[in-house]
Amino acid sequence: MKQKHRAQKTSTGVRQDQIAQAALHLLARDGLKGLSMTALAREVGLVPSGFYRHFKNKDAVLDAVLEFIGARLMANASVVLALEGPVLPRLEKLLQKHVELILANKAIPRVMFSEEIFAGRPARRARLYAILSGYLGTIGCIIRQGQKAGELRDDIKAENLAVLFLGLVQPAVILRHISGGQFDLAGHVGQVWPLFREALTKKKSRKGRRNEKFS
Amino acid sequence: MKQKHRAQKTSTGVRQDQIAQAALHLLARDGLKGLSMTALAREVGLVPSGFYRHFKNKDAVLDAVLEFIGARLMANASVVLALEGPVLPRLEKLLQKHVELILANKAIPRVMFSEEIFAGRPARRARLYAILSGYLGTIGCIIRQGQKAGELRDDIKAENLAVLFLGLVQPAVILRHISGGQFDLAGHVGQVWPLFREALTKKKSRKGRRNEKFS
DNA sequence: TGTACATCAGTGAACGCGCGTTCACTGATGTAC
DNA sequence: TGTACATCAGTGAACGCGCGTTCACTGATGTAC
Repeated sequence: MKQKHRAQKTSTGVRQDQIAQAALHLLARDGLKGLSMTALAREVGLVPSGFYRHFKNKDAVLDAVLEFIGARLMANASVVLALEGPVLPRLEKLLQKHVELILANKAIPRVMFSEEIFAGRPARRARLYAILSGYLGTIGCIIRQGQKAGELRDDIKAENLAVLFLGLVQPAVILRHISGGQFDLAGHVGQVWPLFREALTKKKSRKGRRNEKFS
Repeated sequence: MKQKHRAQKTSTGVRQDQIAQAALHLLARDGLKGLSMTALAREVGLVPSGFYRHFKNKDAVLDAVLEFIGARLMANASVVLALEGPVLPRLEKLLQKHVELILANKAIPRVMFSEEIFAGRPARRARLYAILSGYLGTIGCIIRQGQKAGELRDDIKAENLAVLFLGLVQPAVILRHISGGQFDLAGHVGQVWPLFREALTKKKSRKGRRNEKFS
C-alpha cells in the first residue's frame, strides 16, 4: 500500500511526541525487532525518510523511549516517597502503581529486559543502570524511613529489600510476557505481597541475624 | 584475517557439540546480536558456510541452546526434588545451585530475558514457557512437600511461592547484567534468603490470611 | 592388501533481503518590507 | 495588503552494509570386493 496523500505538515515538536508514542506502541506490540524505521514512520503517516526531519537517527528514538520509561518509574516512586503515614501502605501503593504501569505499557518490560537495546552501546547501558538505580534508590529510601521509624525490620539492608521488592513483580512480568498474557500478574502479586509485608514487619529483635550468610 | 589452513575434518556429532558450546560462549560474551554465523563458524575454526553441514540453520542452534539451558535448570531442580530431609535446606541448596549455574553460564539470563530469541517464533516461545513452567512446577512440588509436612506455611499457593523464589534471584541477575558484573549477586541472595526462609516457616495458624487481596 | 567408489566435511563465491540512512527536490508555511 | 524570500516538513529513489543462506566444487575418510 503506497502513500496516497502527502502527509500534513506538522511541527517537529508535535512529530517528536507522535513518534515517541508510536515507538512505545510498536515496542508493546512487536518488541524491539518490530521497531523499524518503516513501521515507525508509517505509524505516524510519514514516509520512512520523513522520520529524519525529527530525529537524528534510530538511536535517538530509543534514547527518548528510555527517558520516558525512566520518568514514569521515577514519578511513581517520588509520589510514594513524599506520602505521609506508615510505610507499609505506601509500599503497597507503589507496588500497585508499578503493576498498573507495566500492564498499561507493555513496552516497559520489553525494553528493560531486552539486552538488545543496549548491546554495544555502553552509554545507553550506563543510562539504563542509572535509571534502575534511581528507582531502586528511592524505594530504598522509603524502606529506610520505615526502618528508622521502627516499623520495619532493620537487620536486612534497605537496598536488598528494594531489589526484593522488584522481585515480587519481575519474574511474574516475564512469565506473563512469555505466556502471551496468560499468567495472572495481579493475582500473583496479591499472593506474595502479604508474605513480603509480614516478613518486613519488625519483630522483637533477636541477636545474630545480621551476620547470617548465604554460603 | 583469512582462513590459513583447511579445517580438520571432524564428524558431525562432535561439530554439533562444538557449535553449541561456541554458541553459549558467544551469547555470554556478546549477547544474541553477537551470535552471527560468521562468529559461530570462526569460533570452531570453520568457514561460515561450513556451519550448514552440521545444523539446518541458525534457528536450529538457538533451539539447541534453549534445550541445553532447560536441561541444566531441570537437572538442578530434579536433584533437589529427590533429596531427603527437611525442605528449607533443600530449597537453599537449589538456590545456591541456581546462582552457581547462572554465574557459570551468563548465556542463561541473556537467553531467558531476551525476547528477541522468540520474537516471531511462536513455537520457541511456547517451548521457553514450557521449560520455565517445568522448572517452576518442580520447585512448586518441593514447596508443596514442605507444606504437607507442616514445615512451611500453606496459606499461600505453592506456585506463587515458586515464582517468588525466582524473584529472590532474578532482579539481581538483571542488575548484575546491566551493571556489567558489578552488582553483588551472591551477596544479595545471602541477604534476602533468610527473610524468605523465615517468612515461609510455618507459624501458629491465624484465620483469614488466605483471602487477603492485593487491590 | 590394494583398488574403486561412495560418503561426508570443508571452501569460497555469490545471492537476496531487510533495514538504516542520505539526498536532491517539492511544496507549504511563516516572515520582512 | 501584497509580494519576495527564507524556512521547514514531506517525498521517493537510491545507497551501502551485514547477515543468513545456497551451491558447485574439492579433497579426505570410510567401505566393498
